[in-house]
Amino acid sequence: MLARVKPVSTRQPDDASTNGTPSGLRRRPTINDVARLADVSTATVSRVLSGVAKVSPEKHAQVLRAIEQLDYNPSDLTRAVFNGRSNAVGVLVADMRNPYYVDLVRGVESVITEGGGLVFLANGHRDRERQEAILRAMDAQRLRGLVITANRDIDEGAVRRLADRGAEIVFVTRPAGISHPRIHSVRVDDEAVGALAWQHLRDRGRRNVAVVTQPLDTPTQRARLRGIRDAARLDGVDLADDRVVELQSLDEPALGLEEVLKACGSTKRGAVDAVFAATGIGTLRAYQELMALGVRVPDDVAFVGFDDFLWAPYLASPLTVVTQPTLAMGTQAARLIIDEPGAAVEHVLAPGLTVRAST
Amino acid sequence: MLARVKPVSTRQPDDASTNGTPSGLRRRPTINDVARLADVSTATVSRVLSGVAKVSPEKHAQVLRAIEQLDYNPSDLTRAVFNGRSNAVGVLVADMRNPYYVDLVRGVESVITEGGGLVFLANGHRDRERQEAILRAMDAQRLRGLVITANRDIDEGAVRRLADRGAEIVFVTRPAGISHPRIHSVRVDDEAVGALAWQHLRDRGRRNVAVVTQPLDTPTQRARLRGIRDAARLDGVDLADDRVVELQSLDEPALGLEEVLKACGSTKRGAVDAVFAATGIGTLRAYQELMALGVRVPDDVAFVGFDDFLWAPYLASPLTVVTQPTLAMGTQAARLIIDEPGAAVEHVLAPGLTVRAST
DNA sequence: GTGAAAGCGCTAACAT
DNA sequence: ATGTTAGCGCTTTCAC
Repeated sequence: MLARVKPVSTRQPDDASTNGTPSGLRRRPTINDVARLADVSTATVSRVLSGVAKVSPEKHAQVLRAIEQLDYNPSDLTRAVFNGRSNAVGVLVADMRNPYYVDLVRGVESVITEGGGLVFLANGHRDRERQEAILRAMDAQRLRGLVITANRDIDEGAVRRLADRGAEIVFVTRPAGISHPRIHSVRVDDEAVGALAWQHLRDRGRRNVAVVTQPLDTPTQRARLRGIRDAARLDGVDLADDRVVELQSLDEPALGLEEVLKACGSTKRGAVDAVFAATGIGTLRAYQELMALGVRVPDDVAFVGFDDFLWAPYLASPLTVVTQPTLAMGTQAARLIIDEPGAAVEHVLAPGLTVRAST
Repeated sequence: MLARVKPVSTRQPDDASTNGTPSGLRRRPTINDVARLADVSTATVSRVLSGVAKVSPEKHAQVLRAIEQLDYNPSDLTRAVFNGRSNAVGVLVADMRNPYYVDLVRGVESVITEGGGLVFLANGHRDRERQEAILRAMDAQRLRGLVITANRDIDEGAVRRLADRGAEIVFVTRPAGISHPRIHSVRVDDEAVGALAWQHLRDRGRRNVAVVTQPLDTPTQRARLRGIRDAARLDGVDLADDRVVELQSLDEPALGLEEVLKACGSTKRGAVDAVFAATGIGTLRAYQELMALGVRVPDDVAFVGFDDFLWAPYLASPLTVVTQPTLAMGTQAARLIIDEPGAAVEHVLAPGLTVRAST
């Protein structure tokens, strides 16, 4: 693994003694400047800053005055170098357009900035190479922790290495899958997600349910499918494979829902009378396709989506959705990072159901 | 301004010589380890890393081998300390729930991570104190640049200080408002936004337009209102103040649109026959209120919103919207930061119009 | 081409 | 209580 490095900012010649300050500007004050102005040692300034050891009231005041006067703001970089790690936390998502991520990031951000830290946000783009680069960059920042979500093909070796180096890792919406005292997981009970959808549709009198999922090569997707299948079976219904539409490319709109609807005979008895989209993206895709096909929702087909969003109540057919407590997942992930539990933790949260007119 | 500092991670006693590595783990390899293993000086390792000065092929190979063997990843923190600044860029938004921010951040992120940098994302929450804290924290990171959006009450003094310290600042969706060679602006032509809305509604035969804005104490909002007013006047229509609804609290749903509709007599001739919401949040609020009032869109009232979003085509009344090139605004902002133009730059982009069934 | 050494801004022993 | 000193990990003169 070559440490490819770009000369991000080759220091300008005239920069030599100006501590990186752009030419033509007075250089940024350092702890030395403060010490000099306050007529104390840098150690004393540092003590005032950290508030740990005690400093005489006079010197304390002097230092404060000097800080104010110079508008001194100590470098977190230097501190981080010293500590061996920063107080920044990374969040790696796969596709920021999914509103789900927004709340997740909001949750993480609120906890972390509250604690004086800062959040790095990066977009893996479902691209292995990109993810690697980001992980390296984040590792180079010596960050305290990293939240990873929806990067299905993430390099687990790289993640483990980060954890080995001391970062707390939290996978969100997937089981950790890696046994390591610093690799955790926060997710919704995916089987309950499926069960919830089934029970609601059943209560609405629908039994011929089609399911839209993302590729079934992830535990998350499989668990959701298993959940609805098991629940259906309890009611004597077999949710056969021909009722499952596995969304392949996440960008192509074509879904194949039409075939399923047709194959199952959308007009006869026993026809598909409900669709459950088990993922956020699937929800949009399936809804699009239903509209395009001119299917009446919920008259012809009832529809349950996944993940609530701001406009859901105002759709042509206001959406019933299984929800996950996204914000809470974010805050819990952040807490794990801050608390450093010392052993792997798995938080599994209960999903919810918001009923609207689409069912 | 007191440099309040929390003891984020008081170094553990046993940490003393373990460079911050959690106990029980082999310490993270440093440039010294690489040098030792490769049997060269740290200077040589550094040269290989930066690729600037030339190193003999043999030593070069040795170093590379050592790097690989140790899985060495150089600290960007240390580099940043040396350079006086990091290659991180901050983005400060006010409310991440607005989809607009998502694309903006996406744009910034793509450019910055492409260049090997990383993006800090923080949420100002329209809270002055919070903003201050974030600005301080970001300054403490010595970041290369900062994108600020929608923090109407941002402390301009604090921003200027950041710029003085060498950071490139880009205000998005507002004019810079601060004259400084490192403070820039990227925004849409706000008067054109208003004009576009007017022209479209006029072409649809609507002339009695009500406008929903956010508080008019910002240049952005005023410009949009001015834009639609000027355009209307050109058509001989006076858009009086009683046609303008100024959204106060952004969280309260109550809008006052009902009063306007009533006051203007929603059933008689001359009644309001169109609404233009000049902001993203206003779009949601106005749409909600129209639905709640049972107004038929577009039969009773045509509706034009601001900012497109994924679900806009699938609303009960698919939304016509004036759009801004949000992603491009993000990438342009990032470019400005990377390019360091050396003088204030203002990018003003043209808005677009996406016509759907709501008009 | 290469290494020794100084230093970036800060903190934490260790003295006093 | 306070200053002196030795680093944290890296880059860059400055000699050879």
